[in-house]
Amino acid sequence: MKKRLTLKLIAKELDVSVSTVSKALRDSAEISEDTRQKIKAFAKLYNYKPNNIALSLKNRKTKTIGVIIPEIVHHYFTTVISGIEQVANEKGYHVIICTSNNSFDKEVINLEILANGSTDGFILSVAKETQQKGDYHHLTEVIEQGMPLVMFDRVIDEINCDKVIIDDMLGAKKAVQHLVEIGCKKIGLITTIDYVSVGKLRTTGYREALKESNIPINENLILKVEDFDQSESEIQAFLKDKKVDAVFAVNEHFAIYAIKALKEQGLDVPGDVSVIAFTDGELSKRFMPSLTTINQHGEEMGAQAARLLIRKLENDEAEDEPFETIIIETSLVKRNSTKR
Amino acid sequence: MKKRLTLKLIAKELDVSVSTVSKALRDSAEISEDTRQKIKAFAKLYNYKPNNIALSLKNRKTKTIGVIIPEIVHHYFTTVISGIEQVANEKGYHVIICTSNNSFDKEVINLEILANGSTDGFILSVAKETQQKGDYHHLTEVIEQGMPLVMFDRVIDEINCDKVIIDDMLGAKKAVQHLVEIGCKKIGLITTIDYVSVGKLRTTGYREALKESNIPINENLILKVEDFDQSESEIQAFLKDKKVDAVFAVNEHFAIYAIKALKEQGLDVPGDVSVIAFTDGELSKRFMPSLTTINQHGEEMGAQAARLLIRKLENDEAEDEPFETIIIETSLVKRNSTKR
DNA sequence: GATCACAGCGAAAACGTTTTCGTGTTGAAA
DNA sequence: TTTCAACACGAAAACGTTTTCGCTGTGATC
Repeated sequence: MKKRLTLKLIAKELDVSVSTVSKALRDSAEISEDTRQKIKAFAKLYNYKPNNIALSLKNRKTKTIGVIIPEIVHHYFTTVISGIEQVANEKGYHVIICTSNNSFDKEVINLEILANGSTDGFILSVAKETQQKGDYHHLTEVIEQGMPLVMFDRVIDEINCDKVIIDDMLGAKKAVQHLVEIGCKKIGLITTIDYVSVGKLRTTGYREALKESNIPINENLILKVEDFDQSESEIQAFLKDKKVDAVFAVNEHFAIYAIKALKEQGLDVPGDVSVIAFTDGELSKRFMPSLTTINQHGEEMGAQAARLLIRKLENDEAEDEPFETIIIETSLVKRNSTKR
Repeated sequence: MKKRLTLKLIAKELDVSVSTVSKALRDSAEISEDTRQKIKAFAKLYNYKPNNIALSLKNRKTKTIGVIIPEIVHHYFTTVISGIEQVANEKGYHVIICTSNNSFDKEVINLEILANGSTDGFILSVAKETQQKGDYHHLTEVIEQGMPLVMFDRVIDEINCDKVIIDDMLGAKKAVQHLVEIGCKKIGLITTIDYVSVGKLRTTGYREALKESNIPINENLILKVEDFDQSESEIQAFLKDKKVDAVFAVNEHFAIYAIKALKEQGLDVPGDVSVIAFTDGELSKRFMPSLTTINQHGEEMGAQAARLLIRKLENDEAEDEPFETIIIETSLVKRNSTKR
């Protein structure tokens, strides 16, 4: 096991001082051409690489950004991470990822640990539990310490920071409008209970689209799934005898359960009923029929979040600029679960 | 923006020395009950948290482990990460994740950066390009520097380190054996070309299972997909008029393309043909019919890898112990793509 | 020959910790 | 009164860098 090479070791070996070595390696004009060459050659030969930790301590910058997400086993979040990583690496940052597992406590702990010097700033999407609890002290604390924070996807309005979100309402609207355009009149909605902000917004979009198309809103056609684990049976019961000609589901899973239920009723998708899902994942592409979806562009979202954060980190002036909220446009991806 | 509290600041404020503060906070017996109380109260009041970077520099330990994977937008890898994170966090480590995007160069760079003090050790699954190239100097270098390395999933036999793999051969065998048990005689195999080690091993398992069941191997029933992007049409062509009564696919995607192709031929799955896939992802659960699969237990794999690594990190004696290779057992998950 | 500018280098501080060792004070034992 | 142990604390080194400043010697200038 070779010892890691340090400036001190090089200095001793070449019989110069540590400062000289440091300066030589950084091409300082103070050092003569001769010694510089000598030192650089030696460093290269023995593959010297400066120690990041020491640099971080010295510079009070770690060049890493912390990402905290509710769960990693989730296609959408991984696309976001992928976007973050690309931009971050491009700009010489690396990325620490922690998952909160949708637990408030774990979110707090992770934030605290990473805030103690490990990262220069944060990108985060809050845990469900945090949303419900409404306790954001950990976020404000981090901000007060002067660490930039960018929130994405599940953001908290009350917190003052940069944000990247998608236009859930408009996305939902797009979906329903498309259903109307292809001739659907009786459009069901499968959504979540209201405290999940995302579900609420998408529901609003659904309502607005119908209103604008002069289709009366029938509350019987709206299902708010109470228990995620029971969603399959809830959806099955809901679709019984509803005679809808279209379903808009706020996520892939609901859409797929809907399709299953419809098929069991002997109905054809998209022949008899068209189905659109929010969120565009692997599942949508491969399912039979493949799903028409509203794509959330996770990579784009991650990339923008990383850009916002790095801007604050690198620009002293940016620090005092007002906070931005970037809205990522959704787009409709037509596949085979809707008729033409 | 509040300044971060340091030992020095506390010392100045309470008119004692830095050493005293440090000792008091760590409950050293050297410090009188009085001053200890005073210091602790002050620290608590102003929410003092030690700076991780300084600690890392001092201790020459970062308490973080680096994970390098080929891609993150991949269900299997995220389950592995999830397993790593759980164990790591439990033991007070955190996790830096980098993706190589299956590029050799990016793998090398990531490894180098993380090795310069940012992490205490590595868990990694090599990039495809690295496998093809056969250049492992970056791995040996890291090991020579005394950083423990654990490889998982896609491992390199020539590299001397701890490893966690699944028994691909046995897994494949289990799949085929099950097909035989339920009465299938003409079992097709859809696999990858041989340089992907995983594809090769699973193919071997297929052959062995047939041999043991005294079913002659028919090379016409084996498809080695050449181009991943063309896999759908390759599979479609392959299954044309093959009259198989079962298909074993080495991944979910191949299985799903197979099912699609079979359905287009008017065949029923599992009525006419049973299908089993390797890899158990979201897709398998939700697809219609849901897929019978060989589960790779990614979380377990991640957890074991983390345990191996942390053992080497914390145990001085473990350093000289011989390297282990842990084999994770696969298991058959029966669902609806195979008949009973 | 004195002065000066400048090139080339080293010492030391700083980042925030922990830990070893030393030092001064106290009270008790001799 | 002297000696000594125990106690409570501080100074300083160390981790690996960067950077400011000061020092020395050289050659040019007046």
